[in-house]
Amino acid sequence: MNETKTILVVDDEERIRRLIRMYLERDEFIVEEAENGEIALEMALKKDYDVILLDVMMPVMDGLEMCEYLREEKNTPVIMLTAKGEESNRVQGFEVGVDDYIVKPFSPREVVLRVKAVLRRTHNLNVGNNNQASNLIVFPHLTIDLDAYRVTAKNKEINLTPKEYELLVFLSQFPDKVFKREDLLKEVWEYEFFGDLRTVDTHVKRLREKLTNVSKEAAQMIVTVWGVGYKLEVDDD
Amino acid sequence: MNETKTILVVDDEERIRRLIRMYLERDEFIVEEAENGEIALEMALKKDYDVILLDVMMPVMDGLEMCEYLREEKNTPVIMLTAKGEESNRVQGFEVGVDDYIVKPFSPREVVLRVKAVLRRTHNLNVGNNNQASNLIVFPHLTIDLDAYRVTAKNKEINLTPKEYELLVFLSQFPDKVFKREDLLKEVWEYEFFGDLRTVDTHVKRLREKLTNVSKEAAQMIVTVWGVGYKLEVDDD
DNA sequence: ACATTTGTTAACATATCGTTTATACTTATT
DNA sequence: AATAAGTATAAACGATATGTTAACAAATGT
Repeated sequence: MNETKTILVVDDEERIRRLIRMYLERDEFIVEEAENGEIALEMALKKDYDVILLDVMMPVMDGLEMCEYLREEKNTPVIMLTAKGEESNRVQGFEVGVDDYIVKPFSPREVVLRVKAVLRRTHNLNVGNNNQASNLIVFPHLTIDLDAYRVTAKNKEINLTPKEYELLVFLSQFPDKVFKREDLLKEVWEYEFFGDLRTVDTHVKRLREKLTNVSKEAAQMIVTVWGVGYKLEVDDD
Repeated sequence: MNETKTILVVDDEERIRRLIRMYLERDEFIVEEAENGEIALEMALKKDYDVILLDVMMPVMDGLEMCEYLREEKNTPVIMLTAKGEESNRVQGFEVGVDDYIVKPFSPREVVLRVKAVLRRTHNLNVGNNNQASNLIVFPHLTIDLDAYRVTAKNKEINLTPKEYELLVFLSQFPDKVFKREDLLKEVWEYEFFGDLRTVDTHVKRLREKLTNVSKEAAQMIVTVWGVGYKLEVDDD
């Protein structure tokens, strides 16, 4: 049921490839790399990847071109990495058969989520039945619907801002694990962002506030570990 | 499987280099030293180190500059040593391709942990999935969950302060080994700290107290070795 | 132009830390 | 058995470190 998926990451910057690989592998994806479209195309034709993460801007063969060639042979899902301001590529991208977009600089978490989302979509299609593999994270006092971007407690919806939501989802993915503020900034925020550590506090505070309004129990899941950071704790009562 | 790794330590202060070397060598790393960026660059181009520990502030060629030159040729992982308040360097550091940061004054333990973390990310990645070996230290009467920063005895959680926790974890990593108070101050506290030896006693006392409240057996693991120091003893009953 | 979200900052509250004090206990030595 | 040195416990203290909160400024999206 839970096979490991193989992702091909194509970007000319090795730093970016390593960054993406790091986060994908933590979620037990197998990652292969290519540094330009030409090499990537060769690899993608030889082997069936589950998803291809593809930078638009590359020296030898850019993402659009590569995707175009690829589509002549295969329907491997493609997620395009594009920099801000390159929005124009979006239109061309969809014409060429791109499945989703991620805008640089992205947050590492976002990549993983998008990859999973694309996998869900494609897999579900192939299987044919709309068996709605439930993309829910369910805790005793809190439910997160990843598809609907909806957080509920006591059957009431909790309106969170994007950052609040991402922070909560991230913590939820690793229950009980404590994250230092630095780590949270690295994971949830964009990879170029080096902001004040207190920023995390503020978002935690706002998140707790909104949760408290609906369910104190839910809010109490977010625990401060003094001198270290925060974690999402699941009660076993 | 467990090849020895070679680390290059670059800092203009010999004291710091020696300190870091000492702790790395205890974990069976091979350590080489350089006292400025120029020399380090030469060495790093000639030989493939597994990790480079690099001070930002140095006279001849600073860390950022060195890293920039290095990156033109190689992708050796770099951990940057920065003093407090030099946060601005972080941004530049990232652009230059730094893998991680350690803020001075660090505790020796931290350096070793970071080096291992970076090695895991880079080398081990090729091996495939890091199957999240659960980070537990388990003794007959005591369990430490390193991820959750949680200490339990008799299924009850024991709330420790950061120093108490670090002290316990440190002792736990070397069961039955006796540490002098001096050693404990050097290891668990920051390297700049030269405090009263009695401070250790106080922390041991507080730790024992909290452990006793939950489990006398757990508390009895921390044994005083008369005239020497403390150790964590594991019963084989 | 407006409302919302986000990041920073500073004031405030709280927890922890290192030290000191004092007294009682333990161990080693004679 | 007496003594000295090392240790345990407890309490108290100010100094630091850390966390929370609120208010503001900047960025963002509509």
